Amino acid sequence: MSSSSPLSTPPADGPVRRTRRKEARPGELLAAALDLFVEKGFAATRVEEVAQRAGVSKGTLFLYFPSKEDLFKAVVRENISGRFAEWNDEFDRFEGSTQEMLRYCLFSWWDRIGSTKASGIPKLMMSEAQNFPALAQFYQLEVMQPGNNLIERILQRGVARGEFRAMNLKYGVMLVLAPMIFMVMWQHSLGICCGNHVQLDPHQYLTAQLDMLLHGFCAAPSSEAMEITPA
Amino acid sequence: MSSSSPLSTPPADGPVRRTRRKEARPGELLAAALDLFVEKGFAATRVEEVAQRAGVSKGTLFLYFPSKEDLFKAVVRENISGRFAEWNDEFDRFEGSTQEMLRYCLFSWWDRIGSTKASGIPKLMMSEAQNFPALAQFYQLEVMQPGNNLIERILQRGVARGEFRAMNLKYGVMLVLAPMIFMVMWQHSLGICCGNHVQLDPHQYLTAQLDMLLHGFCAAPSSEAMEITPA
Amino acid sequence: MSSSSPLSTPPADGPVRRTRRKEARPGELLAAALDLFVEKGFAATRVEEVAQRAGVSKGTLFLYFPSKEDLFKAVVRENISGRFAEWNDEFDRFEGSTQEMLRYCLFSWWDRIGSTKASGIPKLMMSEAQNFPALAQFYQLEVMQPGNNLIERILQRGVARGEFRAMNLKYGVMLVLAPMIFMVMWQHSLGICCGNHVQLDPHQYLTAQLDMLLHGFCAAPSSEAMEITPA
Amino acid sequence: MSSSSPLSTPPADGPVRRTRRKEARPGELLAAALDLFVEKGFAATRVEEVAQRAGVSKGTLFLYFPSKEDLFKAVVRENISGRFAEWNDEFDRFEGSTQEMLRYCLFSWWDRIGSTKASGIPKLMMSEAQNFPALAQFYQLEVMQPGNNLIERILQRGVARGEFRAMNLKYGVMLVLAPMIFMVMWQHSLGICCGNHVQLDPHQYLTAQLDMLLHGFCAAPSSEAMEITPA
DNA sequence: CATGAATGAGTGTTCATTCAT
DNA sequence: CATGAATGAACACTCATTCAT
Repeated sequence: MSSSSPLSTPPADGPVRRTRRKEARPGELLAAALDLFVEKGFAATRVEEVAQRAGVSKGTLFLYFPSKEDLFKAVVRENISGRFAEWNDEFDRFEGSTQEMLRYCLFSWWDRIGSTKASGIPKLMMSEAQNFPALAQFYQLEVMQPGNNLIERILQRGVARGEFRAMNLKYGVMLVLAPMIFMVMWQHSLGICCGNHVQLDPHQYLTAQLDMLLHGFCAAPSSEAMEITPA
Repeated sequence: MSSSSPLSTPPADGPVRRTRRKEARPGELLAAALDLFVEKGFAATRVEEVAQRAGVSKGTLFLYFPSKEDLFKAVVRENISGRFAEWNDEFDRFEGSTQEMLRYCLFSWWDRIGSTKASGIPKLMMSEAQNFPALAQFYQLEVMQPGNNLIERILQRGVARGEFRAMNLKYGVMLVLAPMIFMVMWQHSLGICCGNHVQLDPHQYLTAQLDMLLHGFCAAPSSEAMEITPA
Repeated sequence: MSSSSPLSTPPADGPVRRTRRKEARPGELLAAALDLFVEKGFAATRVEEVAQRAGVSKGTLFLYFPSKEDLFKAVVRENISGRFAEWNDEFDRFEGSTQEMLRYCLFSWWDRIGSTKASGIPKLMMSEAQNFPALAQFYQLEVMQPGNNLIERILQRGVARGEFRAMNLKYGVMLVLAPMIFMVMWQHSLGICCGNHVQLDPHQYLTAQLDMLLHGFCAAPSSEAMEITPA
Repeated sequence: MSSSSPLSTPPADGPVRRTRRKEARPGELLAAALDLFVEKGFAATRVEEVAQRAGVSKGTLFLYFPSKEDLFKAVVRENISGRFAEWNDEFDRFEGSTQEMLRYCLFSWWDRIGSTKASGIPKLMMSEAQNFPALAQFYQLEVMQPGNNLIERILQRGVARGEFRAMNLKYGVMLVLAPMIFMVMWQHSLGICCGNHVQLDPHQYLTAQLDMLLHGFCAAPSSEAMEITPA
């Protein structure tokens, strides 16, 4: 629906910045905020700490972001929701099979989000949504919905072209999403506390997911996925 | 459900010296704490509220648990009972096809965990693992490990009997687990904050997951799953 | 209208105080708060300072009063609005002429409010009403309205008994009130900064006001009021 | 009204060195500050807002006024012009009865002060006198004193001509002044926060005051004042 | 054993003031 | 002269923890 994201407008421009060094301060603050939010959670992160890490004073932070919640929103926009426009474009122009499209979706998500610090954001949101309903609503609107739309369009395309069987798209989308979200949640929570017997190799994991999404456990194995080599 | 605690202790004891029922007060406190931690998260739960709900004073709580963190640890430990022995037995004796076994696994998990208050524990653990690494390790050992083993045995059985194709079991297990965990986390976080356009019906969701686990998107649709009627 | 004030309920009872020493802490806090509010205004008074002067910690203050505004309301109730019930009773039982009644009104107001620290409250309210609309509304409801009603009833009685001529009661009330309020405002603002050539003697001032209220400048002088002796 | 400042300075000056019009910028700032101080009070007025309204930057404001307090002092001093000379002349030449003179005094005060922005100055002074004792003294000397003298002369004239009875002039003056000051304070504070059941019509109010000043409550009603029709 | 009154460190946000440009 | 980015002290309110009774 609202896939045409208006993200060309810089989210936090602060003190009218006439020329030189645009985005310098906000950029440092956003980076520091991402680090700390991911590391400690939204509530447990003190704005003063964010400012310190960015090398400015607390007052300066509020010069650029009117509140802690706005800072968080800016972090999300900078790292996630600001990229849907570009992403949607990519998929509009995609020409391969829908299986390839789905593979591309998973792996480019991994490269741009899953493998970066931004992967802490979904974890953070699920952890703190209860206590910050405004943020939850924001996230739902600016991240979940565009993300779901994007996946839904892929599935629709697959069904329309006869590559996928008919399905209830709502649950189909969640089944694609769930393992991805689960992985980053895992890596940001229980995964970091335990021995490496629970470490997972992202590429193998995504490959396995993709294979199962397409063919399920009962099908004959695909060429490269689900190879039997134990981790 | 089973929270009808036997705390209607005979009030005509007088000041019982060194009474032996040392779990009476702590029991009520743990139950109250579980409720509140699940409902509001660790940080947002005030110890006073826990004490109130348990019918004791704040001071009494600190008599039994030296700190809020200790209370949290006790709550998690208390609620990870060894249900796995019983569960393993069930699956040892299971005689149907492995597809049916997987279906039974998902739905009995839903009935016994997913749909109950206990579903808050995984949510809690993933949210707070960073702050309680020792607990996370404990949880990994006592809950995740046995759970994974259980699922792994099912998949192994399927492969051994030729019902499933060969697969890397480690990732296979996670692919089974991920949507289940994702669902309870969703229902305890973003799912309750946003409009009902993001509500999901657990049975439909599990059915869809099962169908996809078995047959993937590319297979012909099974009889009952993934029906196209939108929720 | 609502002259029957329900002020028999203690306004701030704090931590349930079962027996002994009731109102001890709140009482000290209310006294300290009155002092500081009158001395420095509502906004400029820091709650920590109030607590310190009462000999308790900041936390203790919030144990008894949920917010700074509630503290202020309690101060007003303790010192002003809580007395209207008693005051109304007095006037219900008053048997002299209405002139005597008005005199009694003015002088008992002086004894109980005007000459005490509570006289700073009207000054404070007029100074800060703009910035604290909630307090202004509260004051209007709990102080201005009962006070106006009380004066209005006196004037009505005078008119009904033929002692006063007919008048627009609304403005009559304000004309009685204005010089009283003006005096305390004066004494709490410009009056304290300037030489004693602007000091006024309250009893002479009230006597003069009363005489003028009753007879105006044009009448023949009454016996005791408006005597020509310069201050 | 008279704030059309001559700041449309010829822009073709180039960087005028040591220009003599040292009141240009300050003038706009003082006007903006007066507006805001009157509207919101001293504490609630932010210097940035003053600067904005004056069309300059915050830094510029501090170029002219070393602190917010100094700005306030300058505002008060600036707006206490010597209108009293002109006013005294008027009353010297007044030929009617002293009753008419008093009426003229009240209503011309209303037209020139009470109904204009200038009415905010007395409100401001009474509210902030505690924090600005020097200013209060200044105000007392430059405003209150001349004003009192003016009223005193009217009363003296009335007494001398046998129109008024003998009185203690000091208190007589205050009784004339009090309701006027009270009205502007009311309209700048509680009067604007509460329902319109406390709104007062200035002309009716002044008429009622005048009537009472002259004849008191006990006299027979005058022709036009104190009419019983409620506002 | 149990209480609950008392504590005080901690946090997001505002705003007068400074100063490099 | 003028700017506006940067500062940091200040403040109401919370809540885990203590301890005298």
